Amino acid sequence: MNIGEIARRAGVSRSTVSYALSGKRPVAAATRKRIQDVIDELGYRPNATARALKEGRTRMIGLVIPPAGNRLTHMQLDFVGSVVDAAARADLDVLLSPSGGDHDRSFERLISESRVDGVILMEIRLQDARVGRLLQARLPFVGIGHTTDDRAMCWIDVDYAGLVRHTVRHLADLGHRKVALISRSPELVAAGYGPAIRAREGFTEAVRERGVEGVEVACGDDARSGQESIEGLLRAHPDLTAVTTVNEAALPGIQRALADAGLSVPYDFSVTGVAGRLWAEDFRPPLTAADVPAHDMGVQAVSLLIERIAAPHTPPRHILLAPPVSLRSSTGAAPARPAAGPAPHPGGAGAPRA
Amino acid sequence: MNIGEIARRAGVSRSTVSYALSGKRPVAAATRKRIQDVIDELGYRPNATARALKEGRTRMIGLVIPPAGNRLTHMQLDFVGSVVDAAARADLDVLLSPSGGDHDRSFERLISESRVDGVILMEIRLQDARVGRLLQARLPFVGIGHTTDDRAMCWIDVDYAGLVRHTVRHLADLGHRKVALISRSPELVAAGYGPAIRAREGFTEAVRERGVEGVEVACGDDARSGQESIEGLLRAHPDLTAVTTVNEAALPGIQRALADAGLSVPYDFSVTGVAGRLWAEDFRPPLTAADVPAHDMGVQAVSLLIERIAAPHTPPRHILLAPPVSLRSSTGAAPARPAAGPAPHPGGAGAPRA
DNA sequence: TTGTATGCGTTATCAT
DNA sequence: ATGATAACGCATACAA
Repeated sequence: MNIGEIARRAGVSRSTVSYALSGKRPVAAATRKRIQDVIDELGYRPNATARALKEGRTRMIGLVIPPAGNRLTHMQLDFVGSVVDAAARADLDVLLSPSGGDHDRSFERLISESRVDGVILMEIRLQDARVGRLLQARLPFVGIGHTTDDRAMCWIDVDYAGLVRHTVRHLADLGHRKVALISRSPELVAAGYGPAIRAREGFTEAVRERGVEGVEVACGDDARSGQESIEGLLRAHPDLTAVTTVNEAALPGIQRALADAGLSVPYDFSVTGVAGRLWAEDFRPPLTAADVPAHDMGVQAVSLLIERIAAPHTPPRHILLAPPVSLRSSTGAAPARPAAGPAPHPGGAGAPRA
Repeated sequence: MNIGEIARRAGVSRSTVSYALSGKRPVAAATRKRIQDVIDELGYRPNATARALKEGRTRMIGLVIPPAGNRLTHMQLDFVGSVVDAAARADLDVLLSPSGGDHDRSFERLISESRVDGVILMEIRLQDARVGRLLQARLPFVGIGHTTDDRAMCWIDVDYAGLVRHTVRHLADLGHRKVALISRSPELVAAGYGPAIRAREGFTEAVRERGVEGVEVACGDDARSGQESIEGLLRAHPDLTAVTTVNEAALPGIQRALADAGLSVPYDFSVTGVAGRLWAEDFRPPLTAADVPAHDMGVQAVSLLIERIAAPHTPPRHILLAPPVSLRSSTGAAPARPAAGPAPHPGGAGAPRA
């Protein structure tokens, strides 16, 4: 079924059908009705490929996600969902491309075959070859995260350094003298993954600024790794009384390990960090944390990209989001004695909390 | 950059460039090299849109996912990831369409504008209008899940009825006399969502077959709902000693509620069900469960779809997966006395498990 | 108000 | 072994 067939059945020319559909030129009411009737009867919709070829744009955007090997975190998942929804609202379709390494067939297809009008690039590393490729291909794009050399590109990011700094200050103000940062996976840290590196920056700064002792550990994006991180930390640092984390997927493990060690939050031990709101609220007790606005980021990334597609040569815009740290119940005054042997307290460790 | 420009610079005709690229007709070695040099220099790649128009296929498949409002479960996420990976391996791109309702712009665009060569439809309900639309549009598709009237379509599904039946028998064999099914959200159940309905079927059958008492509750796809479900069940049924569930996202809440109630798994209470492997292994103690093979399903769905695109008129194939129930540590003999007041046992409730 | 003709970038048929 | 050309389905400049 194509526009020619509609025209034939309605007894008009193809251009009249086209104009009746687009409204870009007046069509007599009677003619329009005749055309519409045929269209309704046959369920005709213009072929997207032909239209794309003619118009020079596909009405699709590419979303470059980490490959399935590394499973996405909930935050990333929310982000993908909100991008797809925001794009749908703008009548744009989303083409998914799993890409992590630099030599990637799917990524190359995406950007060099004119399949999409623009790209949203997730999981940017501090040095990222894909940014160069995108720039070179002159394809509009928005990065989630920013490279060290970020002037030439549009990006939107969470201010991990600032937020971690904020949480460490909060802990220091509560009297904690030794705090740990539970970061992302060793692989991501080694690869120069922005949030991990910038979290470290903020941590290091705040720790020095407040004169507290700081220790950083890498931690896989799963509960088990979180558990092992805490176990290792407690072994190596019996005087540790607080952690801050940018690894939301580790939170259930962190919780379990603390419970197993007989440490009650926040009486014996404080936990804070940067995480999606649902993770934070799901923590026991609810986590004092900066809530990563994954949904907002998706929506904003799409509108930034649409803007960029419309005006590719305007100077790139950057959005650094610093959501407030929501004070919930997982942080408290440092225990009188360090955590090694928990001090007695109301509703303490071991007793069922029913 | 287009094929004409390459042809001009290489001093040949456009068709020669095309044939040099496709290899569908012999090209003199010297000519081929000349062409290749120009292509390498300019980084030319054929325009996907033009090729799609000419060839009558887009080399894209559509993946219809639930809208972002309902956040995806990990199992669904794994599925999406494996579909994208499997498709990439076959040089297919994946177009995402969030669609739940029946009147859906994105879904209609996908199927009636020839944007994709085929569709994978997630989250099928027992009666699903989208199946009819797809059939009517003569677009090859594979359903994840099957409708009641499933003869006309290709599908792949997990045998929820059989698996739940299996787990209930297992519990009955261990001496449990009253078991509960924790199902999916009330909305999904009401909408006639296949896994929820079929889980009920298997549950009802097995309960009758073994002469045990069965109670079913709907439960949202999140930890909090899981927790509330267990709390409600324990209140209403003090003699309950076991649950089976098809709601993996509820597992952390189930675990927490049982711990809060001072019930130790599997000594006081048994838990089993159908869940992704990671969720099962993350349970404490590891969950005796049928592991949903989300990754396999994605891979198989893609190859089924590719097959169907190649031969649209062969009789539709159906794949019903029944993964084995992995015996881990969350099920045990029914307690001598019902769970109301937990009996003493080794490593029982309340004591830190360090 | 409507029709005719052209071109988007490719692949494939026909001709040489 | 290679070149000229038609066609895929659409949108639009130009003509009437």
